[in-house]
Order: sequence, then C-alpha cells, then structure tokens
Amino acid sequence: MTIKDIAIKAKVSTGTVDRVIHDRGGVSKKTKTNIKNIIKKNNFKINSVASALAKKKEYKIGTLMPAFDKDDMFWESPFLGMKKASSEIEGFGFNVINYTYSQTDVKTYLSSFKKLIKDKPNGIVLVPAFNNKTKEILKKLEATKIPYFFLNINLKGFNNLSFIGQDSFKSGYLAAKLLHTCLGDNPQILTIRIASHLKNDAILERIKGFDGYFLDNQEESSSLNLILKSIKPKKSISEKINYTIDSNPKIKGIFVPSGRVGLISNLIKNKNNFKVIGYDTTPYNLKCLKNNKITFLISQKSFNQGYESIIHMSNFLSKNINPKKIIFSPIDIVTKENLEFVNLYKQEFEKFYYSN
Amino acid sequence: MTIKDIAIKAKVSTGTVDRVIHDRGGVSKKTKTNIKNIIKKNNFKINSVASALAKKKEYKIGTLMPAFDKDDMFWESPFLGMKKASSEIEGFGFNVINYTYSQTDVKTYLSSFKKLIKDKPNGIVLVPAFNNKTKEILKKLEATKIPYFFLNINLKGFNNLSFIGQDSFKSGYLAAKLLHTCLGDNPQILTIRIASHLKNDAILERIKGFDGYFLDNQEESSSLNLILKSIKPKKSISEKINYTIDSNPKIKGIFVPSGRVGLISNLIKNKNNFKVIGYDTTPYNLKCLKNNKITFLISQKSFNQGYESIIHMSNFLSKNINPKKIIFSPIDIVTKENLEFVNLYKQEFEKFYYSN
DNA sequence: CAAAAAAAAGTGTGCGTACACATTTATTAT
DNA sequence: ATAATAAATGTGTACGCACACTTTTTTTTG
Repeated sequence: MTIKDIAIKAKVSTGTVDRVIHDRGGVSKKTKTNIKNIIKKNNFKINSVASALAKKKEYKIGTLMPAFDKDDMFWESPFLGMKKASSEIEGFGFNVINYTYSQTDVKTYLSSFKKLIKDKPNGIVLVPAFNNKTKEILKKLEATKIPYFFLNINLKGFNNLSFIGQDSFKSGYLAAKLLHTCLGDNPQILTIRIASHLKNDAILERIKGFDGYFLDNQEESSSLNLILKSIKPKKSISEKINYTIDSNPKIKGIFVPSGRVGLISNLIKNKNNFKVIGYDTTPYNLKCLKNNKITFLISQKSFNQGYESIIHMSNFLSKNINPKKIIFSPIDIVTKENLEFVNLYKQEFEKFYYSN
Repeated sequence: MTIKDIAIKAKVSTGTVDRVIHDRGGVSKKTKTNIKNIIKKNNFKINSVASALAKKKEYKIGTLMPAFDKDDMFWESPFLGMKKASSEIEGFGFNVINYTYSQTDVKTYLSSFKKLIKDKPNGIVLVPAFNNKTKEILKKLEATKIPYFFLNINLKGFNNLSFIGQDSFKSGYLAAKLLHTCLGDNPQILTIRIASHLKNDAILERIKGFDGYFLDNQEESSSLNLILKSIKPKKSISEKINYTIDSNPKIKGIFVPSGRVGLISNLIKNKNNFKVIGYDTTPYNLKCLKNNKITFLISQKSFNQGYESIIHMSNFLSKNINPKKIIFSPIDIVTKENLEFVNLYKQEFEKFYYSN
C-alpha cells in the first residue's frame, strides 16, 4: 500500500493524497474526508524510509556535556549512547555534533557553548554545569529559540523542552530501602559526602530521598554524616573515614550518594561486613562491586539516557513528536551477581564504536 | 558523501563503486583498492535509508509464542516488544507475522506451526514448548532450512541460530544473593515449587543457581522445599503453605522460582516479615510488590527480549550480521521502590500500540 | 456573463541506492 | 592479427515519497 495506491482508490493524484497526509491544505472537504477514510480503512502508513529519503531536510543536533577521561569515565556512557543514536538516524538526515567541557574549567564550558551556538543546530542536548554561569548561557540559548533538552541534570525554571535523567529522590529512597531490607529496623548508617557536592542538586535529592524513606517507614531514625572536604590526599580521607567507623561500632551500612563510592569503599579498613551502597556503574565502581567492597550500586543507565536524548530530539524535529517534560530513566540495582548484564547495550555498541 | 561522489573521485561509474561496496566481483584489483581507499579516506557509509528503498526485497519473519490472557499476561510483554521492532523495520521491507499457541493445548501448537511454515518466512522466532512434540516440529523446521531463533526458552542440541533470553542459573544465583544479603548467614529459606514446573528447564536452572550460590558462599546450607501438586484449589494450597511455614518457625525467606510468586505470596497468612523473592513483572506480581507481599522480583525484561529477537533476525537477514549464539538479557532487580521504572519502554509502546 | 481571483487538483523531478542490462576494454585462442 | 571470449566498466530505471510547479476547476466580482 503506497500513496499511489491510495490515490488510485480515491481517484485523485498522489499530490492530493500528499496534501491530506501532511495537512498542507488546499483540498476540498469532500475529497479530504474520502482520502482519510481510505487511508484508515487500508491501514496505510507512510513509508518512513522513502519519506526520509525524499525530504532532503538536514537536521543538526548539538550536544554539550562533560568530557571523560581515565579518572572519571562516567560521561563516556551517555556519549556512547548518543553515538549509537546518531548512527541510527544519520541516514534520516541527522547530523549530531558533540561538544564537551571540563567540569573543573568554566572557560571550556563557555567556549564550547559558543562553538555549539555558532553551528546553528536545530536542537540542543545539554548537560548543564556551573550554576551561576549557566543562567547566563541559557539566556543566550533561549534567545536563539533553539529547542533544547537537559540531560542528566535538571535545572528548574527554564524553558527546556524536556529533561532526561533519573528521579534522584526515588533513587535515594531506593538506596534506603535496600539498606533497610538488609540491615533490619533502625540500622546505623553512615552517609559519606564530598564537600564539592554540597550544591549538587541531584545528590541533595538522593539524600532527601534516603532520609525520606526512613521517615516514611520507621518510628525514628538517627543518621550519621561524614563530609569530606575533598578527595585529594587519600591518606587523610582514609584516616577520617576509618576513625568515624571505629568510633561508631554500631555502624552497619554506608551510603555514598555519589559515584565516589568505589574510591571510598576501598579506603575502609574495618573488616566488618558493611553493606555499602552508592551510585554509577563506572569501571572502577564495578571492580569494587566484584571485590565485595560495594554491596549495591544504583545505576542510572546513562547510556540509555544519552541514546534517548538524541532519539527524542530527532523525533521532535522531524516528526513533531513532543517529548514528555520529564523522561525518567530506570533505577537499576546492580550487585556482584548481575553486573555483567548491566550496560549490555553499551558494551555491544562500544565494541562496534571503538573498532572503527 | 554519496556513491556518486565516490564514483567521481575514483573516476569510475557508480556501478563499479556499487560492485566494490557489495563485493559483487568483476572489478579489477587496481580500481577496487583505489575505491576502497577513497571510501575509507572519506569515511563513506552506505545510506541505509536509500539502500533499503532501492532493494525491493521483502522479508518475512514468522514468530510463534504462547498466547496471553487475563490469567497469564506474561507473554504480552515479548509480544509488544516484537510489535515495536516490527513497526521500526517495516519500512525496510520487513513483514512480521505473529502466531500464538496455548500452553495447555498441543494442538494449537502444532496447527500454528503448520500455518507458520506455510507462510514461508525468511526467518523464524520461536518459543518452544511441549518438549516431546517440539523435536518433531524442529525436525520439520530444520528441513526447510529456514533460520530460526529460540526466544526465552533454550533447548539444547538444535541448530538454532541464536537464543535470546535470560541466564536462568545466574538469575537464581542472584535471588540467593539477595536473600543472603537480607537475612544474613545460614538463613532458613523455603522454596515453593509447582509440580507442573518440575520439567521446566529454566526453572530448574534457577533452582540450581540458587543452591549454587549457597554452596559457593556458605559453609553449610540446609534447604526446605515445598512442591505443590497444582495451583488450583486455592484453599488447599493455602493450607499446605501455611502449615509448612507454621511448623518451621525459623523460616525467614521464601523463594518461588516462577512467576507464580504473586499468587503464593498472597496466600501466606503469617504476619512475620518474610522476605519473598520470585520472578516476572506481571501486573499481578507488581501489585503484590506494591502491597509488600513480595520483597524482590527478578525481571527478565521480556519486552526487550521480544524486541531484540526481531531486530537481530532482521539484521541477520538483511545485513548478514550473525547474532551471537546466546544473547542474554539483563537480570533486573525490582522492588516496590523502583517498580514504576521497569518496563518503561514497554509502557510507552503499549500506549501507542493500543491507541491504534 | 465574462474576466479575474481563489481553490483544488495534477505533474514531474530528485533523494541515494540496487540491480539488470548495455557497452567498452583486455585477454585468449586460432 | 583477428575473431571469440572474458573481464571490466558504464547506463538507466525503479523504489515511495516530498515538494515545487503547472493546470484545471470553482467561485467571486464588476
């Protein structure tokens, strides 16, 4: 069933059918309804392949996210997800251009943003950073009228078309549930945080969720917090952590609301069978999971997030499909026993991507 | 960069470039290497969209799986996954025809298989059943030389191109780990099985995995088993279960190696805070998870399994990409706190599918 | 009622590739 | 050296649709 077939059945030309399908107007009411009926009756669907080929329209999608390196591979995942999506849609006239910045260097953020804008993309996927500078940037961005998504980090009060990421509150809530289930009622849990994360909305939400769980499910709850100024001199952090643990022998669980959980888990000397829970399936963290240093990791499927962000943007641009304002990604629980199955799609694509 | 561009650069016709790209032969060594170099240098990739349009080849993929109904919705998931894949590839000349059978009626199995074969599909995705009859069927199938995958259930000793499903042993292993983590060393766990599942390979593997975990991780382990003849008269099952539980007050955990976990969890009267773990995120089981009757569900992402089976088959047929002999799907851990995020893709497609 | 304007419908080309067919060039046999 | 054959290369059309352009039909206006 093609447009031509429909045209024949309706005794009109393909042009008229085309006009009806795309609501271009200029068709009499009578023929319009007639054609629509025939389309419905025959369950006709546009051949998206031929359609994509025929419209020569080129779309440019720009992305801006933190770079990754040996020390922090987190952002490789969404990057690869985007690459996978790109490879799927490039035949449909899409061109995805990735820009990155360093999370410790505002200059790179601003300069990459400038380059991105110069490219005049039709849509933008952005991982925001540097809260203060971001307002400025987003002002410029909104002036361009280019539609944009937030990826992974959700800032409130902007006109982003969508946010793709995890429900941080619920992921914290889940972390608490897991520890509660493992440790029984009123467990003594040590939460270890890094000073530089004190303003990180996602991490704050995780903690809120964590506390929220115990508020919802227990008569009373006491909490123990350790905030590390930085993660730099391993020795001194190690001392602090172990001192806290040793002086609180009731501690049974450790909650690290960030991807630094691997690092921290490796510094714990006490041989007690702590339940340690943290975030992100980075290679390093997975290693710790294997070594039984970490009990549970919560994954935010960042590969999928990257993938979905590009797919949704492309659907918005070419098919006018409005994405949901918030697109939550699954909250995955990873243990030593199922870790080989997380990031399956990523692994597969990785092989393909790096072999080229 | 198109084939035409490559042809111009190489000072040959598009036909010659086409021959090189598809290794059709009939090209001199010199021009062949020249063209290949140009392709590589310019990072040229076939426009899959135009390619799909140009080759008029039509592929037919046949599927055969159990039907679903109100009482057992399990198979809706892979079905919808297949539907999603179908909708994505139909523009590429693929036609997916779904046949179903009743798991309690061999006749439907055989007759649907007959219909399937009559369709002369280019590839088949099959959920095998009725072990004895399946051998017969597969003999016929292999005579046709039609390539086929096993979905969800893996039979050994056949020439299936691939198996797409879960690693049942590991999923049982994980179940044990979760209960162990929650209950501490040497927990008393009751395993509840259904007689009709005694020959079900996947379920047997789960149990092996479950036992395997404790063998690997504990000095000693004792196990308690309850095998129900059937699930029919709820009252009598309920009595049996509760009798077993009441007479073994040390029981802390309950392991149901099948999707019947919801049903069983609802029959437990004892108010002790049992940890209950079982399989499959069917609507009913999810409800029990919400009501705290079930602690953990292990999901096999059957939506994805269905989806992947079709995608892999289409890639095999049209792009000659050989699938791995075994494609494992992730082993997902589902709790009350993250249940809304499982089956996200399914949910989204479901809406779309049933609205048409 | 005819001419002008507006609405409705028809036509043709190109998107990038696949493939059958036609043509040219190189090789072999006589 | 030339015909016969094989190898290499070139050409043209179709795939289904989008869209610009053209033509026909209907409506409006003076």
